[in-house]
Amino acid sequence: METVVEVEGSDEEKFKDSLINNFICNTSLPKQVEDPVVYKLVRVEGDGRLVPATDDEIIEVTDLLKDETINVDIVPNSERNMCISIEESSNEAAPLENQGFLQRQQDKADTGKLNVMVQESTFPLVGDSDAININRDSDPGECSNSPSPKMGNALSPTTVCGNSKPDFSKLKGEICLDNLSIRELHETFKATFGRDTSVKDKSWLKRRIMMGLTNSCDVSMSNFTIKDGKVLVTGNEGNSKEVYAHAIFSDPLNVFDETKESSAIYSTSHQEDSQVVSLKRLRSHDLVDSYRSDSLNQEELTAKRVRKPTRRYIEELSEVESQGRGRLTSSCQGSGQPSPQLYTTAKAVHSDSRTFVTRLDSLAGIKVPCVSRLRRSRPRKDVMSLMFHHSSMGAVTGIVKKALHSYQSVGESGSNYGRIMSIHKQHVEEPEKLRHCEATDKIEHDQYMNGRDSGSSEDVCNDKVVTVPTAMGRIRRKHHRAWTLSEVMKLVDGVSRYGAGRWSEIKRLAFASYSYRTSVDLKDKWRNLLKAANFASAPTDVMNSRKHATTPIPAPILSRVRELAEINGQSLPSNLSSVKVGLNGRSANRSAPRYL
DNA sequence: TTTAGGG
DNA sequence: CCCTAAA
Repeated sequence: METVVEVEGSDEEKFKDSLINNFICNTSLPKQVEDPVVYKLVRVEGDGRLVPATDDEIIEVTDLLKDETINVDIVPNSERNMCISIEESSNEAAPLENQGFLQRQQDKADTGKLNVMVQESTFPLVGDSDAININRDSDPGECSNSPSPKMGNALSPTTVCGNSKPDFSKLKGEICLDNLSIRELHETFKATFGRDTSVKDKSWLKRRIMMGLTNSCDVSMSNFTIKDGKVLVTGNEGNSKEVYAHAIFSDPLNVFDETKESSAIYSTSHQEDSQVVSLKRLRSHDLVDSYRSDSLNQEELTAKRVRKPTRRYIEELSEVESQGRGRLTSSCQGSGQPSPQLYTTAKAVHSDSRTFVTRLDSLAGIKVPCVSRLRRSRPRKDVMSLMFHHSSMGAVTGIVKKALHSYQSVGESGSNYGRIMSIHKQHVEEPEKLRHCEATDKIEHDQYMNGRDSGSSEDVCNDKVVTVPTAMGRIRRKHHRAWTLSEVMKLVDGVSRYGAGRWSEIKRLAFASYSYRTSVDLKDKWRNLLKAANFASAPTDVMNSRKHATTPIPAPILSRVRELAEINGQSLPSNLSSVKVGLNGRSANRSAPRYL
């Protein structure tokens, strides 16, 4: 599992160093970095190298940060570290923000076994404020504020991992849980998570405890104290850059478990901390959800993995498996002339009782079994990122590139056939061409990267990818990404500025940072907004019962939409399909003469 | 390529 | 969201 990620959370020194380096190395870094929290977005190449994240990956992070909206609680001693993400209402701000994130850093890493991915990025404090969008110190996930410098020192992932790597082993003042007896560990555990555990495994306990301490990124950690003088962590200098440390192990399965568990821990620690401000919907409500459900099943979760692996994870795994046996090759097909398919084994892959869609494509008379792992690339022109996942990652990179090239040369026009099938995805260094793919990939990587995110994001989040069978036996991947409030606001704002209909403009100017929203998306969304607005205005409020499947859009926004609609001479989208426009009682000022 | 609409 | 016809 090369695509594992870990956020390095070692000692402060190192952190600072990397921070400094970042600043030095980075040329594009604008001035607006006040008191940034620096992360490096890096991903692990097949051969173990660390490569800088792509713009989109970074942007993704930005979005994560920005996405979640209202939440202005400020924890007293964390102002310095607060991470403000601003959903600028001024479109101009977007580019700036991004630039801030453009910094990257090529890192060396001991990737001998531990596949580590260091993720750091800068969260500049953009001077702009949109009350509703200021998101400081909220999203514990992306935007963690734990003024706990000592945490870094004392509790690093290293300690957590039994198989620590040389690189991280030289931590000073690391707490040694090794000397504790099982009972003591249990106590510590309890102190840490506020509950008992039945687990006897010492290393597990240690690990867990360490993770519990290290992983959480909220303020609670700063004052964290384990009684009995076992572990005492009180970091409140309030001058630290927060570090989100997340231990991951090389074993794929473990990785999964760990991320899972850490997410559980994460929730736990939050529970304990009253300071943790309203855990608003985190990116895609997943966190909150997981927060709840996890807390309910904490025991289970922590004891062992309870939740089913995420779909994506499974898929990843399945691909690995299938490749393992199938010995794959790049299966690319040009529109007109299908290139030879080399995918040999046609086994349906199962994983955790989940069956993967496999299909037999009949191309040029050749039965081509494919695990349907199509990544829907938004703009069709996008070249699919070709992924290989091979135990021996030596030649991988090269192969990938070749494959990619061949693919490109074969042509990407084949709208239907021209899709790369079932290759384990991996980032190929083709940022420009793969921008969107990257963005998407990033999301998937989050599964591995963010423990907190991993478990829930799949089930609960707004980034669903559903495969839908198509006539030709083809499968198209539907990518769903719920619109966040801020996005909607942006859209509305954009419309007000540039006018409805100028989607590409809006897209370019107001949604520059959202690579996944196309102008068409904007258009569609606007259409929906219109519907919603018109719908919400007239009716007899009987719709309240309707469980807002979709993100409830604040009335003010809707009214704004209505205004804009009028201005733009838009009205009800002519046919409100099912919705019987039982209006007539429509407010007088409604311009559009509605009949019916 | 971008828009507008239908599905 | 996706797909397409039009522009």
